[in-house]
Amino acid sequence: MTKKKLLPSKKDFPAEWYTTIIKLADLADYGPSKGSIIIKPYGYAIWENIQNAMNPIIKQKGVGNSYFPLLIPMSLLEKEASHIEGFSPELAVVTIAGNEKLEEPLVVRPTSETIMYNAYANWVQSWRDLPIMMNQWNNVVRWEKRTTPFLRTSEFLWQEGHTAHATLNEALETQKWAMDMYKNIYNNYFAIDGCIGNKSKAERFSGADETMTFEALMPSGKALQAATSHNLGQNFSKPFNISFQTKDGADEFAWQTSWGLSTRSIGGLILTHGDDDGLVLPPKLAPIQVVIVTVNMSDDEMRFANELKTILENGNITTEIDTRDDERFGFKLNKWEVKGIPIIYKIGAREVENKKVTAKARFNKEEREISIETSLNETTKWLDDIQTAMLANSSRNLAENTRTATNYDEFKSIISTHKGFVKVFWNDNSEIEEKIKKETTASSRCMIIDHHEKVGKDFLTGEPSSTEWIFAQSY
RNA sequence: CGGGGUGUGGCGCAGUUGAUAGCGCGCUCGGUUUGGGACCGAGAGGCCGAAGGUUUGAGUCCUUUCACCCCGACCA
Repeated sequence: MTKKKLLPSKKDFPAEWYTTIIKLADLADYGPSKGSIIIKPYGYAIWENIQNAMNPIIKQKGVGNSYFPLLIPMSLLEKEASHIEGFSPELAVVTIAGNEKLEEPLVVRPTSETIMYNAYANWVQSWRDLPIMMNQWNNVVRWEKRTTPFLRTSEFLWQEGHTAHATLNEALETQKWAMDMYKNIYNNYFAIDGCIGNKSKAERFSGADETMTFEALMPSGKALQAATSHNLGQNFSKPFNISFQTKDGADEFAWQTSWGLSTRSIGGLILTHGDDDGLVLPPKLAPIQVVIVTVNMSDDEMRFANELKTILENGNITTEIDTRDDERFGFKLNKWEVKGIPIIYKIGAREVENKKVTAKARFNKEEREISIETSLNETTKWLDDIQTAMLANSSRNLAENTRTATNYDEFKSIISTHKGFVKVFWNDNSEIEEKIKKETTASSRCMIIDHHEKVGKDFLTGEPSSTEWIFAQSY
């Protein structure tokens, strides 16, 4: 009996592959309205693992989880000019409620800066009231013209952190802290490598002085903006009047940051690690880390399986036994493979006799024989190794697909042949960026912040430039 | 918003020049099976996206409309 092909090829039919994998792995389904998805328990469990990874870090920093209203009076949203300008094309607005036309329309939050800062203004009088640091895990709505499950949906889940500080330095430190957290989460949980840097003027968040971003490179060669952290300066604190008296008795406006990571990250996870056999989950985000699949469901096998499950669970490995006896062995294996389970244990008469299991890693298909005595240590180590290897894989993809261009011709040639990241010296200029985008469909992703004071020439104008940028096509 | 596509059992689809709505998968029941998506038998389930029109007769033709998907443009 041969293995049945369940998915379209990732390489040849990326769009079909992506949507099929989401359904087959039981992550999500389409909702009834445009661009909406239903996140099913298996998909939501991944989101919960992300939350579980981030919450301790957020709380450790002194940022408290909170909840602000879903509906924002239009007038609040209009207080910061560039903010409303940026978001107005994609707002969903409530104009009728309780059968009556509302005097003032209510906007379904596209992000919560305005409603939160309106409240912050009431809570801040003295420098002693600062910093204010709050986060919310919530949903936001942005009416995008073109949607894809997880990557860009009309409604999505995220966390949005919002802080107000007495000094710019403190705000900058917080902005950086948030980005470090995102990098840590992406590297160590998602096993996704990427590039950290600042956004160009054109790509910056509406209302921010500076936007820092984590840009991941997907196997297709397209970039995914994976998380952002904004330095809002005093752009919101002034119109919202978040002001306080300093120690010296002077009046000052607060310095602010906001930062977010959304369910888009799950889309990035699928794209980065998935293959033609289905989803591949890094152990640290996998809702189930080991599945024990038995061949015959005999009493001996069941006893052995339960024994193993207990051992693994006592070692904090999330384990499940597939107890269905109405499905055949091969069917069950495929079912779990498509769901991306990091390690599958197989138990049949042979294994019972030898007190060993045959185990297979989803990520690289490696098979091992594991004896029951050492199963906990071996599995723990193996899961760690898989996690590490998956990140290494992502890093290799990033390194291999980051190329340098010194002039526009080279740039265009790379974008049209290899895609991926293109590193160039460039002086940020929105008009030029617009032109590049028109001609190549690539845009700036970020300005590399940890480059070593190199000086080069702007790849378009030839003028001196000390700033290095990553350009790419993006999702 | 532009281009393309699709709406027919839960899912995937077929349905010819208009004439009693079909197939595969899945599902239910029974049985045989079980080391990489098994098989046999018997069943259940759809007024064909919606509205209007033409016709003796419409899944099929005409008009209108709605929704979703894909590709662009747009987009923290």
